Amino acid sequence: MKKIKRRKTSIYDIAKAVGVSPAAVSYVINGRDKVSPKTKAKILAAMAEMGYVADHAAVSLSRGKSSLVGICFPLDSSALVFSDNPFYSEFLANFEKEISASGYDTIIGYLQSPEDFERWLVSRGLDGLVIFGLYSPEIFKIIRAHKVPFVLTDFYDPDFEASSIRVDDVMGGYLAGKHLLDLGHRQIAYIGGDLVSSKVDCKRLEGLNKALEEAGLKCALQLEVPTTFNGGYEAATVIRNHPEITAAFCGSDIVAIGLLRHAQELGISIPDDLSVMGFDDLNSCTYVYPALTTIRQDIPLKGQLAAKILLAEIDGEEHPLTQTIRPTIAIRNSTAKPKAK
Amino acid sequence: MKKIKRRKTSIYDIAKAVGVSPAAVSYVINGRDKVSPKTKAKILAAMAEMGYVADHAAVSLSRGKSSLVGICFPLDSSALVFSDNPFYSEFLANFEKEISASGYDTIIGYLQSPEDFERWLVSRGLDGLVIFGLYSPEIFKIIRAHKVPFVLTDFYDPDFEASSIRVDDVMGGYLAGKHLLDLGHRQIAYIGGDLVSSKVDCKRLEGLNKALEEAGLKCALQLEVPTTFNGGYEAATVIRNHPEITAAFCGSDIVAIGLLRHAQELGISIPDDLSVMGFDDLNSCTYVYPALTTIRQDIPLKGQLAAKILLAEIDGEEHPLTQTIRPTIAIRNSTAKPKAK
DNA sequence: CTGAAAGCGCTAACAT
DNA sequence: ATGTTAGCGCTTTCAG
Repeated sequence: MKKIKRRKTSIYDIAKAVGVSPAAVSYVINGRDKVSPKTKAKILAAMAEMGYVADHAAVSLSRGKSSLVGICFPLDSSALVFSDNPFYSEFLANFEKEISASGYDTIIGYLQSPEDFERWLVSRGLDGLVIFGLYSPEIFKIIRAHKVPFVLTDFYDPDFEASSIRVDDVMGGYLAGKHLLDLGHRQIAYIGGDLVSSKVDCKRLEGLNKALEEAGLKCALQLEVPTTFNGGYEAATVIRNHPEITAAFCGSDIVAIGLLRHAQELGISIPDDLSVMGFDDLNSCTYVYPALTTIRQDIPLKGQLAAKILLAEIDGEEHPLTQTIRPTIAIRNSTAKPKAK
Repeated sequence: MKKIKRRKTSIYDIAKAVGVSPAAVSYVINGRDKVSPKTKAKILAAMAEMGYVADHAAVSLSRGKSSLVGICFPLDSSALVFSDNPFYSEFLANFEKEISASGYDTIIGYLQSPEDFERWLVSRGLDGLVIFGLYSPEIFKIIRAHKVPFVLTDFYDPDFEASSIRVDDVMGGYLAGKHLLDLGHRQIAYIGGDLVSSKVDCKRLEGLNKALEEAGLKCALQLEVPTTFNGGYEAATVIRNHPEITAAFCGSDIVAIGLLRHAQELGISIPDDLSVMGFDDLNSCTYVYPALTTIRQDIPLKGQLAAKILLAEIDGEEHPLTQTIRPTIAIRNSTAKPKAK
């Protein structure tokens, strides 16, 4: 109760209180074993008593460690993909939960101009990065130039070494195809994202095709739409013109949900007239009616693993680390045997 | 290309390049008009050329401004409310978009123990806070003690002065009641969050009751459930035992969606057997079938206004600032006239 | 109008 | 084993 103008209790304060040097305090905080057990105990006691809290800014300045990581979402037009597709928020919630347990906070970025990105990256002194979406070379040049550890999601470029987290998309597509085939479908459509920019969608389609080929069939229709509710919604109008199609496998749940919705409005009964499958297993899959049969990529696990991989990268562990999650099928009510003709 | 060990270009570098003092550079960065137009131009040019980027940590340390704000979500049991109820992610996306335009980044916190909260708050030197959920006095003691500007969402305590953003919940409830009444419903249930802890739900119910009273009626059933999909899902089983009830107004969309879903599974047809209304107007309202009639609280606007209010608070504008959003009704397909008996 | 210098809180050589 | 000290990058009196 003496000083009036002090900002908050610093290591100097506690050093003075204990009668040691600030460095000693720093040592015990950072676990350097350069201090005797006795003084260490005294220091710890003083820290607790005086309510010492480390200042991230000071640490960041002095040690170059901000304890801040960034997560960059794709910038689909001007849409907030993060609120439009629950996939991102479900991922973020779980990623953040895991990484905050290690003392990191997460800030959100959007992949806009490389200049803005770089400014953001260096001004915050980010310790790590998780990147969604398109992999622009300029962005990576920047990340590499600043030597910031990063992890990619759903990454497939074999010519680029990087840590990443993904689901086995081919297997997922295959599982979907198998399910539909087993049900007796023969005319199966694929509805998903732009195949040239989205490797993920390619792989999912590849898996579907594999299953179809094994049955001596091929994809009845291949539709590329934006990965949004509206993308799926629009797709329904073209599906309507293909009465021979009895099942659709969508590259993402959000697209499947849009399709489901509009198909019903158009008088197409699900699953009687059309079986619909998605991919992701969003919480929303059980919100819709009929509940969506989908390929589950354990999103909470994905978020968690992304955090673990990033942490490992930050700790300088062997590079690159890549994990592939095994998808499973979640059979609900949007798929059934095709109606007898 | 001389120095090999430099971290990044600082104001010293550009000062040297231009031949002025570091202070001069700082002045132009901060818009102090203490520097002649000529040198200012030269400094600006050098900054652009050398790719100067300010270091937030240094600014934070020196000026006590982190350009970081925190957003605290309620901690409902161990659930990640943020991924379970899309309301939060839709809010966050819009809040973040708005506040990042002013150079702030947002970090997510969870209202756990006061100690953890305080540590988080001060170690990051947060410039501002937006708080959801319960308003524990200890938390506010801490916030006030550190003089951190903050804005509350959906706040109703008249004894506590604070900036806040909310929707006119009473009016929303009234609108809902009116709609249902106009349709011809007489036995209307309320299904929402715990009335003792959630002022918001109280207000929404209050609005409903007002409409009912005007019609000489009272609420047929009042059900308190967790504000989750499952909360609504469970509610359906009790609704089933009340065949006299022809309409339900839910305190949140997520609850309404759960109710919708389970009611259908139980063979209750929506809207024929039961009209269902929600509150919020989540994106998910159009995902479900039938599309949910709801009271719209413009969530993007809410996020934006929260950011603006917080910014104003940070700028030390007059205190407290409170904005109330006017709800509107979004009539879709989950409500209809009651079936003729 | 401009510069010198003292911090902000912490870390990491380097001494002792 | 512990203390001294020089930064990290920026802001801000206080002099010139």
